[in-house]
Amino acid sequence: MIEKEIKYFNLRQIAESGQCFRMTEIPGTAAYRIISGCRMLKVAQRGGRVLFDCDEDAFPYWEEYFDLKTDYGAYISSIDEEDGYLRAAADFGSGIRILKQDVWEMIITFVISQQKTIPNIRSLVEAICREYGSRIEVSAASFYYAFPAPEQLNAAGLDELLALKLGYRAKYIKRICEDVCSGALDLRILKQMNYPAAMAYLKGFYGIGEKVANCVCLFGLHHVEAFPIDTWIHKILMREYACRCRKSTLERLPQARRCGYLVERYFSRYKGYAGVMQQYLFYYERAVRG
DNA sequence: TCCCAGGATACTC
DNA sequence: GAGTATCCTGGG
Repeated sequence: MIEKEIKYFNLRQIAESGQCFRMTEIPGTAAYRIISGCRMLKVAQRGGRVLFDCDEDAFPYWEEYFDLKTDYGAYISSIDEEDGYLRAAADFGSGIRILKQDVWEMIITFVISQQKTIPNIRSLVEAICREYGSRIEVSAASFYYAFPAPEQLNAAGLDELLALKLGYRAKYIKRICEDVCSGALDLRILKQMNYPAAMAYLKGFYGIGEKVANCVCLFGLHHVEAFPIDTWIHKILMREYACRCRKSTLERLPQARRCGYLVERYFSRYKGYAGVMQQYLFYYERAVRG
């Protein structure tokens, strides 16, 4: 058991921030269970004190995972004084962290996420783990399923993936598994790329578009400058930010370009870490209006 | 029955 | 480059 005093850290907020789908509250306790790749952690929090149920050897992985060496207070205090909305969002979700998750797991998870709600994504990811991941015994009475390695998931036929109710995403997943196993999609090279290179690389594969690539960059590669625009962020930008600039400026742009313009205009000041702000906005919006 | 949910592709022009 | 039909499934 390792105990740490951590500022700007809140397990519940992290669990509900929509970046991880295998972090669940353990019923009847204030603790959470997190499965990342083939690892599992139980973690609890009382105020600023966080208890990690692991030994010294395992801790560095989770310290990385939760990005504990980064000062999120500095991010928050850098917020534009005039941006009251973002400030409120950051105060509300000040315990959020940008997790450093497994890249392969993020690719598959966010391909699955297309046109799906969070509970739906959770159950589909669990189903994939149960069917194709290794069963890991924790004790005589306790076990969990690791996220399947590329070779394990590649063993699934298209028909089997369809049977899991993956719908049109099944063919994307099948192709991506094949590409990773053949080396056409090289995860080691991907991890060494900077943000623009990683985006271009990821988008070259079947089933990965702008949004999914950004999510993989932000939550898997820890390119904190990535700013995924989903329907929630789209709503926020149009409601809270579009009105801050002249109408004619925005209307001059094609529909598909407007969000990008607003992000550039109001978030480029957070150079290199706009994705943190994206998470505050996302969490705030879903908690308040979702 | 219709609509939409944290999108991407394969067309059109 | 910009707009649009289509894709699977589940839930309101």
